[in-house]
This record gives sequence, structure tokens and C-alpha cells, in this order.
Amino acid sequence: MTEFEGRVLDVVARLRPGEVATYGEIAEEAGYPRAARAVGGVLARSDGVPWWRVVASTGRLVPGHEREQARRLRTEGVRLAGGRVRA
DNA sequence: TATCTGACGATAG
DNA sequence: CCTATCGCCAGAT
Repeated sequence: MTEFEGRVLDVVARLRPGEVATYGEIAEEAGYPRAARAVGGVLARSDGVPWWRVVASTGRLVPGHEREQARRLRTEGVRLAGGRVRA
């Protein structure tokens, strides 16, 4: 468990139901401002974290998990439109 | 030290 | 709105 990993997972774990954040925001809050890309890598290999509450800066859902993510987000009351989270 | 790989982000066309 | 590109980053090899 690297420090980067630990910080990222910690930040994501703090997201509350209905709250959505972008990879970039997670990276910044974790203390690694420009590591948005690396954040995706961590989430892709982690379990037990609310990954569905993280989306791209454009509001797009996670590639390959659109259905599942959309289902979970709607369950939490998040408004979606055209496969994207409404700003 | 050099490369390659992604659940990224911003920008140009 | 879409794709192509390029810049950026941590990790793995």
C-alpha cells in the first residue's frame, strides 16, 4: 500500500451517498494535484470503496461500468442525463 | 534509467 | 458531439 494509494482510497471513502467527485478532484484532495490518471488506476484495482461516486471531469461515467454506475448513482438520488451526471 | 500502461484532462478540428 | 493529440502521473517491468 503506497501512500498515494492510501490517500486516494481515504478520500474516496469519505464521499457520502449522493455526492459525486471527479478523478481530478480526488487527486487534488489526496495531495497529488495532477495525478487524476493515476487515481483511475487505483480505483480500478481496489475493492470496498464507493468507486461509482467518481466520474470524469466532463460528468461522463466510468468506461465499461456505465450501467452499474448509473444504477447505483440513481439509487442515491444523483441526476443523470445522456450517460452523464448533470452538472 | 528507459518504457509502457491506463476508470484522466484540456484543447483543437 | 465526436475523435485525435498531447501533457501529466504513479506503478510495473
